Amino acid sequence: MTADKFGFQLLATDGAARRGQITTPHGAAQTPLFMPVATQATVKGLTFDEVRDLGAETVLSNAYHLYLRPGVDRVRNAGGLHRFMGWPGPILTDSGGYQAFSMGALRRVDNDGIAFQSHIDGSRHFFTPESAIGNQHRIGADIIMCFDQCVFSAGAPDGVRDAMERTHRWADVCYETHARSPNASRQALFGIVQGGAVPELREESTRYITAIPFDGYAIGGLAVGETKAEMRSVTRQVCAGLPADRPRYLMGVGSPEDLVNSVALGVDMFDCVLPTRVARNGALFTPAGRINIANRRYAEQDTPLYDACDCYACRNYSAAYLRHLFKAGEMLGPRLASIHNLRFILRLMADLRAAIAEQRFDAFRADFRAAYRPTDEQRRQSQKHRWIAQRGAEGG
RNA sequence: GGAGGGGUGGGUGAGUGGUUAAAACCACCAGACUGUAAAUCUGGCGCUCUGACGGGCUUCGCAGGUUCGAAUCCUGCCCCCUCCA
Repeated sequence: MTADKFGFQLLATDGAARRGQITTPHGAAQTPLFMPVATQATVKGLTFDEVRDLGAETVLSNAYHLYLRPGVDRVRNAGGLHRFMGWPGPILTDSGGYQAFSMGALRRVDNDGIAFQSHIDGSRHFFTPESAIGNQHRIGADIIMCFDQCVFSAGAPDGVRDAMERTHRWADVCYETHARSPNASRQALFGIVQGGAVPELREESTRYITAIPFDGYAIGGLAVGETKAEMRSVTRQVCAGLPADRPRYLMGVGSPEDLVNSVALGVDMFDCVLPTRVARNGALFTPAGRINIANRRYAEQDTPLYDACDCYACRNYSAAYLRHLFKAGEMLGPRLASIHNLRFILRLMADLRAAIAEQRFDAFRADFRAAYRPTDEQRRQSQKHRWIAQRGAEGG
């Protein structure tokens, strides 16, 4: 199902959770959806045939990284990003705004834009809202993002406000630049709400950004330093202020528990490096929580990591074999782990969609939360908090 | 038989009188990773007590010795390697 132009249809709701679909010139995708991340025009270690077979309908790439290498005109001359990397479905590109956060000392922000120093060859580059949109026009994704400034969400409120106000001014410029371009008929443009973990700023940002008629609205600046509780309360707050007839995209979020909790708040789209990055380092998702496959306890498990998993790795290999691949430093290990984790996430999204469509989302979420334990570290933290709370309650 | 070199914690291998429970790397054990500067990073890794800070004990082939103090110096023994016969 393709369309000349971007569109979003809301098909069903269950509480705040939404079941819908986006349509683009390169096909449709069912929401809530998860986009595997192909920063450098590749989901690390996988072919796009594999990515599609895992159940992905849309992928994300990054205009900043493609700008540095191979260059946006190289991509355009190759026939656009879809042809260049061999993914015929919908693509979303991030503008490079996140690199304002992630590139540390290699970047400097001012009111006109962001000065980057290439991590590849040290060369200097200046991104403005206009140039970021222009780059994304030439790359040719179906959905492009406003150039924003992402900051450490738990940082000083003044800095968070500055970044938010800059993001607002840039959003105006991005919208105007895009609206004037012939690309506006083929590419959708999403605005991004910022404001850190400060409710007043999120309120202000939601109002400002939704006043501009973007094709969709993103929540940026989360999962970058704030607590889980703050992340959820900001997501709830912003979702409440977003128009119901446009897709809502929570940028950079993708742990299983965050996906389930955010869908519950009304988010439609996600992307995240977590499933693939963590996979390359030997962490795998299971219905009971995240585990480290290199742990000694898997050395003699001659059965799949868990029996119910339908992924290629679990259907063909034992946990002991996966562990062996990681211990031996074999590249098949990260590959199979990436397949496993992406399949886990994409199946989870399909399950969430079905649960919403069948009006049993709350039950699904309750079951998930009862079984899934995020990480050892988080478990330890919550145990510690419980311990402290208990001691306090006993009047210590 | 002669000449020379060497034996250090699971491995490779620094260290030649105190600041050394002993560098570094590997292996091993565990943790982290959320719009990817990441197949990366962090912690642990003799035994033992402690929640932790910290403490106790035993370590550098073996046995003795010198010294306030030894992996480091001396003596004897055992073992390994290279070259020559």
